Amino acid sequence: MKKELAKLYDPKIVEEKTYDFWLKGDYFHAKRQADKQTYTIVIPPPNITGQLHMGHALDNTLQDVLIRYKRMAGYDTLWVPGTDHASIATEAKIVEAMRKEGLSKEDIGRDGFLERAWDWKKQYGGRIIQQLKKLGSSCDWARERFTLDEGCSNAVKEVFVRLYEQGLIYRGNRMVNWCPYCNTSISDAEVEYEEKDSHFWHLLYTVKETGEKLELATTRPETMLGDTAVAINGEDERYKHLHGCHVILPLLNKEIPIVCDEHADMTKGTGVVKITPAHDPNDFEVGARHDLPIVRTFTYDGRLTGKAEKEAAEELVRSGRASAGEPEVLDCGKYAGLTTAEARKAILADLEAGGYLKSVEPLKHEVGTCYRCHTAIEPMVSKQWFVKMQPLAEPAMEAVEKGEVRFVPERFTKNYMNWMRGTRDWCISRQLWWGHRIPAWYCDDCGRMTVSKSAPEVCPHCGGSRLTQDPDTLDTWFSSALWPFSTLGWPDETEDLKHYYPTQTLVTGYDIIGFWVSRMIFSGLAYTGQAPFDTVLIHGLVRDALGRKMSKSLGNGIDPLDIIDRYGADALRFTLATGNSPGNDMRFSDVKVEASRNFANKLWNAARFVLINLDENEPAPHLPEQLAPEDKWVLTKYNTLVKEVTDNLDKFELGVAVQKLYDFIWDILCDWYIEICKIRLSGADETAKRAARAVLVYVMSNTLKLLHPFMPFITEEIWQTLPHDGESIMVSPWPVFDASLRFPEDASAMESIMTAVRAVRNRRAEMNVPPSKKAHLYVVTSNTGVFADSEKYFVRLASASGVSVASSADGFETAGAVSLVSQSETIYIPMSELVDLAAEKQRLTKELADVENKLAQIAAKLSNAGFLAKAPQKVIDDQRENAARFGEKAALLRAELQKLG
RNA sequence: GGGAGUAUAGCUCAGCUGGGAGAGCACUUGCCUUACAAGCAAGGGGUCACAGGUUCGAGCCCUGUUGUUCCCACCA
Repeated sequence: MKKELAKLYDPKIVEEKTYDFWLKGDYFHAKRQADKQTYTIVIPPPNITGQLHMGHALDNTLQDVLIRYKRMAGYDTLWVPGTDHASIATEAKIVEAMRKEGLSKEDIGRDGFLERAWDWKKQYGGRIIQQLKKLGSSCDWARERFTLDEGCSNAVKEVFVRLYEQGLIYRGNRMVNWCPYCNTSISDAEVEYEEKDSHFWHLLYTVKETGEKLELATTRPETMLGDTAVAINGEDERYKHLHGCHVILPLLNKEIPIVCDEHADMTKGTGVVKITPAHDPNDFEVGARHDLPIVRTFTYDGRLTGKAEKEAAEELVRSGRASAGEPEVLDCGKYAGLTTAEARKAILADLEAGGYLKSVEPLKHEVGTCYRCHTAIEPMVSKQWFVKMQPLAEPAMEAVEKGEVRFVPERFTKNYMNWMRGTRDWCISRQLWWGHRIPAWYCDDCGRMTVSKSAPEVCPHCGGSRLTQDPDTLDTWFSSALWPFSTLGWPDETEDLKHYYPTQTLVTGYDIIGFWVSRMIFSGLAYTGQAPFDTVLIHGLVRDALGRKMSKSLGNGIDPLDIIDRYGADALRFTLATGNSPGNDMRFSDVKVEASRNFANKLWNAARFVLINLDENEPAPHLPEQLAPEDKWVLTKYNTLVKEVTDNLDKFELGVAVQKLYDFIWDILCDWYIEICKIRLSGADETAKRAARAVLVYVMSNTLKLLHPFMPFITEEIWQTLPHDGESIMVSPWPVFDASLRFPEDASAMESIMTAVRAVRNRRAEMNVPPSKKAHLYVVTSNTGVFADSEKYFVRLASASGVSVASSADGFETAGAVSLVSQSETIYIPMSELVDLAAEKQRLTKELADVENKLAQIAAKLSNAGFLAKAPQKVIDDQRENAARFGEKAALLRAELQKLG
């Protein structure tokens, strides 16, 4: 039975069954082959809360292209898939869902909450995995992991305990970024700055000793209740007389000192700055330098503190559970319970009433917001866990400097270095329930702390049995940082870890270099002694057709699944890979996907053409002994393609590689080679037919292989219908450059004919000659050898009825014929009825002018002594060759002009 | 405030280590030439942001300017 393909390619009937076929074949599963080099990628684990968006689609397309390429190229490839528990995002979703039921976290308690969270994970966590499959991702699903699964949790505990024992994790009262909406601390990296309209409020504090009014400006007047000093610069002449003095804090009538500190910048404002150590990062440091009290005036959910909070804090101190540095808490009295925004209003009103507000000045400034909910961050002193960064960052920077880890494109190295250099200690504790609970226990008897992988039976310090685990969980990125090795079994010395670690390529967007990439690098170095990967391939953002970021609030997101549904996964992948140069953003539009879909269809129809001409039971591709000139031409081109695609994939220039494939398939294979093959295929010479078929199948099936990483579904479908060896294209060997398939002379002769064909078509089109009107061609050339056997080409491709070739026009009746000069040949088309002498003359004159223009440019170069002395020989030779070619063409054109008189 | 990207055809973008300006879409003209009208053939369209510089030679390298995008930073 001859296989038939439909006229239009329909991805829907191909993709699902093909993916199942691959799964059944177990081709994605890595089998630890001892004799092969490994190539491993770990997926950037998508959040379980997430739906597949264009960013994922791009990221995973690139990874799948690389993995499929390397798999075919003979590597033992492993692509580790998995998902991230995404503590804040997931917890927020579940809290939100509970709110609709009228429930709060406290109502159902920690265990009840976690039960819900796991249920939620079971229900929705697999959604994005299914979506990745639709995209064609060839992940090793048997090795799918989850950041909160047993193995990853074990790795997290191991790291935490190790770091703690090395003194690299500590707990302390520090300034953290507090999100009053999410009700948790977040790390510096999780703060996003947004420009907001605000004001400078100029306040007047009275100096106790002198009675003068000291002017200072603030953007956050609501923090003033927590002021414990006012700072001036010690060098500031204006305030020398105030050294050692005090001011009276308005509203509270509290005496606070004036301190000298470098933080006060003489050049800014009045040079006086109020100090609120509990609620401003700079002030915290000033406070530490001057041993100022820390007075907290905000609750953790963003309100002003009152009696209850004050008493709770005092109780902690009394019970001995609060350690040194614990902030005092103020009972804000009439302001207690107000939100910070309400408090700002109320406090300003009272300041104004008391004559303490001098002026208000409008101001635009950057306000820190939570990257999840975009609520303004309240800096707050709080007891949190931190990772000491400097000892970890040093080797991580060194590894990149030494080239052990390479960024593609290279410029992101700077980005990374910047991040690493500037990073402060990493706040890793979160006041959330969904996540890795911190493995620290506090003894209710002696108050001391024990850090250990498992819960201690009794307190190792006092033997007490009443132990309470730290309620906090760890930053999601703490577990993500271990992903390249925790997924392979670390800390156990598993076979997978030994075989596949370190991994090779990490593919991700530039937006998470700080969050994730840098943390994986220092983690890998610190815990496994090796960088977790050697190359980081960075891609940009996928934007909408207008160049805007896709976002929920704008409603301009494009759903990749919708695109797959309408155009097919291959078209989507092709679009994302095309024109994507590393590190650059790209715009996405339906128009581009349409072009990709059309390309898929073009390929499909080329395959149909091959199949229609194929004999049943044709053997697997095998090149014939006798190659026609066009065969040699296409094989030469194909061979170049192999090299270009392979080289560009190796350089991570996937966009270039895919462009080369597009050009080859559409222009070389379809527009020229298939058309030329029709000559033999429609003829009677069985040997010639067989040869054409063999070359067609050879080039087609090998080109399919080169394209397979980009368009896995359609290439598999076609490859299966063609004669082939092996079970699946995805495990077939990658084509290699073959020096025996290079025929430069034949290829260039073929190109001469093609150029002439194009010239004839051009002339006919200019004169509006319909293709149905055939004409005999007279080719006059010094190079008769090239054209000796060219009649069939002109007949098939240039609407010729026949061709005569000679070295001079003497024998031809060229008078009254249309003439054209291609390269080194003049072609006459006898169509006297169409010849307009004046127009012919004008055309030839213009063409001659163009050629002479070029000739003059080349001549200028060749007469330039500097050029001849310094340019490479190859360039000079090329120019000389051009000069000869254009010279010949100019001569032929002049001859034609002369004939016309 | 610091750093980076980017500026090429009407639109979206390629152009990798300097050596005859490219693609897709759009546009014009002619074609149902039996693989494909989601197609074929032919064509028009660019002072490569601007100004200097290096070089025999610059879209590409250097400096500056302008526009634009992004990242980082504690501007009270």
